[in-house]
Amino acid sequence: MSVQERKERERAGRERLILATARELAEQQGWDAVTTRRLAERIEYSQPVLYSHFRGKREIIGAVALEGAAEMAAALRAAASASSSAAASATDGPRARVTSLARAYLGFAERNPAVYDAMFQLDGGLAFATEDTPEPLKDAFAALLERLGEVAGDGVNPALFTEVFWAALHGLATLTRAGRLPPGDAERRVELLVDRLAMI
Amino acid sequence: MSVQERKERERAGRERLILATARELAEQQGWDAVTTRRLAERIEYSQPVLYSHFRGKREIIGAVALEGAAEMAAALRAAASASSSAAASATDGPRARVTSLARAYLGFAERNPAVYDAMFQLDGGLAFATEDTPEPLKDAFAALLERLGEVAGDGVNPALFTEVFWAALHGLATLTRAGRLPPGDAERRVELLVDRLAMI
DNA sequence: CTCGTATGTCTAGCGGTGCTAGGATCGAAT
DNA sequence: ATTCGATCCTAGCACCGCTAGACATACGAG
Repeated sequence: MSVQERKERERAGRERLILATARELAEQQGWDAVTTRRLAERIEYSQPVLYSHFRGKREIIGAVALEGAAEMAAALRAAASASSSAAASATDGPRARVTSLARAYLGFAERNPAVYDAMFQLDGGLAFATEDTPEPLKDAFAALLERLGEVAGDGVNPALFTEVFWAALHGLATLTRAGRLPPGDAERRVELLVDRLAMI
Repeated sequence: MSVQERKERERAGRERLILATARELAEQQGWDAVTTRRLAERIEYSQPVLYSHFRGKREIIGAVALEGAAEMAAALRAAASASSSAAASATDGPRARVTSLARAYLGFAERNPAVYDAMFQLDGGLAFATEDTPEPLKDAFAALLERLGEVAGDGVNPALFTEVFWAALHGLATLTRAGRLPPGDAERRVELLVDRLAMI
């Protein structure tokens, strides 16, 4: 029995190694550089080993995306609670919480571009907006919804409002990183977005 | 002289054929299906011919993107003027113009997903937000700016406002098409976006 | 302790990709 | 008619994702 357990531990460890290596390589040189050959070489195994853990490259991307979704959800919740636990939480109120939520979202995308790509730009074979959407993805959306629901405004479906707000953040994140928007005015764009969308 | 002119005409015609074929193939089966071999076969030439017109696949994508930018600019201007030339233009005013502008943008993205990808999702080697940005791209942004400037609100830089509005539209377009947003509520999201962002 | 077996890993290779070197061919100009 | 230059194609490079089948290793049974 103990032998089998040890093997399972080793196997799980190797799977974490694969994902961590893929992620690191993607962040360093982009997902195009994450080839099965390079990945195999870095983990010091041959290519077929990858296929005993994942069906293929797409599934590796999907696994990294799920990791990232969990981290993003945590980052969003941390940002929201941090801004409310600070000195004067009652006065700055929901306005400051939404702003720091938006900054946290864009900050995550900026600090983890490859992970963000895995989540939203690449095909990781994940289901979205359906009942069999993986839990971490639903939870990341829920983290947004928790803070944005209170500023949706009267008579506006909180989920619908969150979708629009999220889309705007996603647009800012992707266009900024692709060099489609002048990089200097990022902060002003965030403030404008929050001022207009959020009903304080 | 006439011989040379004929050859140049033939060459220009073949270049249009390449782009039209690439675009058609991309719209039918996605850009992944646009390989140099398939493209060459469809235009009934060998692969190297492609490289006498374009540096590589990236440049073909970029050329399609420029075509698309010109079309999008025209579509946006048409939508804006159509809504104002309709019956009661003075009463519905800028609000209706902005809504139809947004619908036109999202409609273009939905009807020409491959072209939209070439413009904003893929690497076509084009410069953005710099002085040497190709004219069609600047013009498409200008088409947005023309209509959105009047609803930016007091003291808000029209260009900055246009960037934010554009980012929101871009987010809606990409997330919707990737199945990341429930497809049914598209129209309600547009209305919410326009209601909140545009200062009527 | 030895021996089959079963698990795990690797080597080698498939069909595909973007891209290019070098030779053949064809048409224009002399 | 012949040369010469532009034009195009065949063939091939290195790389991609992925897989079949050989091999070795480590296990459990006797």
